[in-house]
Amino acid sequence: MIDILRENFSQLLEDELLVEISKVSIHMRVNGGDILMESGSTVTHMPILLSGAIKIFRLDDDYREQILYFLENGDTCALTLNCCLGKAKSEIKAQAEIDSEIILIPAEQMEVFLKYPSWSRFVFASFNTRLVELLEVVDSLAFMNLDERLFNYLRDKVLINSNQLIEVTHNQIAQEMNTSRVVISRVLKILEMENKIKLHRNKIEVLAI
DNA sequence: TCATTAACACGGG
DNA sequence: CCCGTGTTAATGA
Repeated sequence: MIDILRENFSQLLEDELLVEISKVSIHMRVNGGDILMESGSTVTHMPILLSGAIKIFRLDDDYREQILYFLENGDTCALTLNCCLGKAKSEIKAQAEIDSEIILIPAEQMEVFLKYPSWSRFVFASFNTRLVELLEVVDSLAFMNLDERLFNYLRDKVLINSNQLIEVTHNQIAQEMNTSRVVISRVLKILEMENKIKLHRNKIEVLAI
């Protein structure tokens, strides 16, 4: 595992720390669709994404979900980070979007590693990027129409899968964006008429990014 | 005005 | 037949 860590983080974290991480952490591969964390579950490990993509959702009391953002290479989830430091329960749900490779660091190591300056920098930087991303989510929910939000969602999927053809049903989108299928079907139809996408059964082809 | 819910028809696998 | 899709009507915020 130390080789993988050096390959990905040698510029970011000092070697001594990488060695320590490799001793206590778990290297894990997950398949697309796997649920990595449920809302309400206790957080025992902090994940760092090596490859692939993870979807992060917020859930309301009735377990309806709203997608927040995608994690990609090198990202860690600051919400989890927060939970690890505070030993709190998860406020979010995480699901692998595609096959992914992650490193899991035990939560109790978080504070121990703070003696390394590079680790503090890494943690603060992670908080920062997550905070910026969350602000974009707030902007999106507060100021953008559904058609813009939907197109952004499709564009993200295209970038993550490196494929113009997205395999997803209207119902799945509706659930992830916390709205109804009727609305998604209608807006998708409008996007199709604007020549931005082309609709197929179980698939959506994104024409303009 | 726009989302949601229910209901229905159509059609591909 | 089952499920995804496209649409409409009624209702409510």
